Amino acid sequence: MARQVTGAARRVADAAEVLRDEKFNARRIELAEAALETLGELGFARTSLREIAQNSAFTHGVFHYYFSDKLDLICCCVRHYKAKCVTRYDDVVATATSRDALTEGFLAKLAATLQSEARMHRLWYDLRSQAMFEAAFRKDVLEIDKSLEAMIWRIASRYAELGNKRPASSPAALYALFDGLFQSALLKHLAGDKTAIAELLDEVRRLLPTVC
Amino acid sequence: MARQVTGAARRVADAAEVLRDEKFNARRIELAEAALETLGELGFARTSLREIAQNSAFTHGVFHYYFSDKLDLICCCVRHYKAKCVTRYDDVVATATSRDALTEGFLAKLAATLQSEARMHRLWYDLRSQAMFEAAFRKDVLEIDKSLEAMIWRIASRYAELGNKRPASSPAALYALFDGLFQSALLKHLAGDKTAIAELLDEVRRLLPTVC
DNA sequence: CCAGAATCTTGACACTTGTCAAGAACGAAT
DNA sequence: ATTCGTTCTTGACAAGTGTCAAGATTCTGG
Repeated sequence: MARQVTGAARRVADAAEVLRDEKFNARRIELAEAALETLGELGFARTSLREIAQNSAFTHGVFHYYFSDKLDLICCCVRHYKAKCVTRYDDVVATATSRDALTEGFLAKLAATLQSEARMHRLWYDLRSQAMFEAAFRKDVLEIDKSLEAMIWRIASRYAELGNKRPASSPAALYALFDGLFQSALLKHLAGDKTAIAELLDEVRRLLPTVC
Repeated sequence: MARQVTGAARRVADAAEVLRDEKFNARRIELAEAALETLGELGFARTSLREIAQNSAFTHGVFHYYFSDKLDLICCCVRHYKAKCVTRYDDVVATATSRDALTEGFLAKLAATLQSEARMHRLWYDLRSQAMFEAAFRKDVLEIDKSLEAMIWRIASRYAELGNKRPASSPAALYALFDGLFQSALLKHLAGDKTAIAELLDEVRRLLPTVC
């Protein structure tokens, strides 16, 4: 009987701990999301914990309660960012039933994300560059890069499939191409070039049929 | 006669000023070169003027004598970097007399630069990302990007010419492709991936005949 | 050789940074 | 209602930041 009681108590305690953990983790993500705001605004180099705290509903001490240090926080930000952006084009891929539909859906999303989420995207490029200096970022960054490559590959494969073809190049080359174009367009867009987005769309529209 | 004397004096004074200016500028470049060492090692975010000074033969005060502020220094670094890297493949393009020779020359230089100048390249990607946040960098960065695009285009054009063809895509797309591949390979290389360089070479070797 | 300008060194300044610890506020179980 | 563990606030700390100015040093023209 003693055993059963301890067993039951154990189970209750475990459940409580799981609950606490979930709450803890939810808070971490809340904080990471707040941090992403400021990071997207100022970039990695100019963002301090106090600045993050001031642009949020939290005080700077909380961040040290939930994260072991600044790198820990930013790693969490990066991981959280990943979940959001990797599925961006999945709808389009799933619903498009013709090459043209896929093209237009893809381009529309591309333009929209470049327009409205420029800050998050520049942060991604910033952090990817940081990973070249800071080893702590590398694992997560490389993983996200792989996911993005896969995302592009899904689009290209579907596009090829709709034309009864096969992609003409490797996943790595395709991702490099689109990522490079996007990065360049983003910089121009942020520099005030009003034609940057349109030029990106033109380029991609021209390119798609030649690579898939 | 008074006029002639003043005229002569003027000329001498002017010459002296030009000389001083040249000396001044030479020193600026020396300082920028020293700064590039530390920037390449630590990245933009973690590099301070004192750190730069400590890793060089200068004291931190000198930097403020030659540069109005930190951004001014780094802009000078960026501009100086440009001059060095834009001509990297010109020899190969000028001397190659067959597609194979151009391919092998290009790949060899590509591998060598990725291997031995990884720090400078990661700094370039870092600063290009910074330009997305810091307007002061944009003009120079966009200019360098254009130069690099032109550099790639010279290689591709020559490669196509040697096969009596014409490049199959736009300068922007070609640059995006190679830059994206290089950036990815650099990150993997810095992360300790021993196969990164070889994979880049394979990819480029496969790609060249299909795009030009 | 010497005066004045150019160059450089040094030390200080005001401020920001990440980190931490002491304790206040809060919530839940007894 | 009290107690205890969790969560959060506040203020402090040492270290590091860019900037500047006063003075030492070096260079240069007369």
